[in-house]
Amino acid sequence: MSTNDNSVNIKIDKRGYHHGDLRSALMQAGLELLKTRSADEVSLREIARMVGVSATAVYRHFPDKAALLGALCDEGGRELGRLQLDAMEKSGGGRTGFDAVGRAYVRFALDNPTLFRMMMTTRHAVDFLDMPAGRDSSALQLLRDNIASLAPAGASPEQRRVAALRAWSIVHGLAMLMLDNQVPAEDALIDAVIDSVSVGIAT
Amino acid sequence: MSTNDNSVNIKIDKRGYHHGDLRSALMQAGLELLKTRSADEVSLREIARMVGVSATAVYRHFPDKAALLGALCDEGGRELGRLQLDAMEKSGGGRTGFDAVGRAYVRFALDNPTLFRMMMTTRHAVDFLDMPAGRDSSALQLLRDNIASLAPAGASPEQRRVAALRAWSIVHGLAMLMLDNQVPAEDALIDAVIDSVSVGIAT
DNA sequence: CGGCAATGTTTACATCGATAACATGAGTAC
DNA sequence: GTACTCATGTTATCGATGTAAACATTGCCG
Repeated sequence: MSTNDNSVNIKIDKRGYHHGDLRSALMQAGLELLKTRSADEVSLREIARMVGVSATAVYRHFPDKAALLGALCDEGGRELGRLQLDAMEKSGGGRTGFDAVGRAYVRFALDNPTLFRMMMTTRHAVDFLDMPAGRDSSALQLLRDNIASLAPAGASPEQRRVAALRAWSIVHGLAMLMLDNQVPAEDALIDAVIDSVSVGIAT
Repeated sequence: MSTNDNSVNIKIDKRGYHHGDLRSALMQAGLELLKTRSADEVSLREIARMVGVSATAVYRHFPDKAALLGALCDEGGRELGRLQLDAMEKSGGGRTGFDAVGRAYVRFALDNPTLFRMMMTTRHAVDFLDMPAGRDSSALQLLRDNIASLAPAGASPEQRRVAALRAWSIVHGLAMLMLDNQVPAEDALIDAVIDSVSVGIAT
């Protein structure tokens, strides 16, 4: 925020034809609007208006609207990965850590409803079983690693895979149901459902 | 010009200026288009064009676009309920039946991607725990009944509630992940994850 | 200092959802 | 049968949107 204030001030001072860093300004404005409106209720023109730039200026930095939103998704993905990593480290590893990661997942979804939905809908098809391991999908990576360390010693790779997918399904399904108001978004409910997750895995 | 063509076609169909049953014709066309395109990629005008009627004729039967889509959601909800009931009856009750219901849920989602997404996103907020029991939410009702009959005898209402939500989260999450291409939509995978659901509940 | 490439702007267009005024025709009362 | 009426469909139009094309400005590199 302080950095932005600085940029803005500088821009006001210089007040130029050229915007200091339009690309990130657009992304920030877009992110802001996505907090309220849904993805297609946000227009490029509104984003541009917000930044104080002509509507078509956007096209100097993104080929089209989808590209802008895509960039936001990427950033969201990194943020989610960071939050999950944080959650796990802060709570030690093991089952507790696993639960924390799941909670972070749901929490992120609830805190960024539209962005999360877009991240999931828009994202390139990643084959769940053989993840590139170097991708920005650190969220999934974390999930997998956790499953591996929690599953019983005798579990086959296939069993681990199913357990991981099931765990992911639970947190993802819960997040979606709450996002869509099919279920009240109560913390207690999240905790209760999440707790049962790791129990199920270790079985 | 193309509108004239349409009138001609309609006349051949014995109906003149007035379409026989525009409302259901529109809904059918909409449903058809939703099989391919996503919700906001489908335009009222295209639906109208498909039926061979002017764009604004839609407004004689639906107050706006959302209303048309809402009607489709309602129909989809009834269909899903029917399929689930069918699945359970055909496979006997108990755990097997419960798995069948879950499978039907996921299958429906995969067969009607956009419609399912809309049904979940658009639907009125239903409080999961005290369902009206008479609503068209027979899908949820069925889920609840199954949970009740499968949960161990000593389970508290709260435990049953969590178990139900967890089961719902699993099938819903799995459906969503597959819809969004985050996970391959393979039957074997569905079966594997679903099987583990009832096991988890009965634990 | 001069010019090029990057960055913004203006103009324009097709499409969309929606409203308003008008047209048609099916059913009904006389 | 004639005339009225109202549900249903049409045409005209509006403002908003995503995007392309042509034009303007300016930072930077020789």
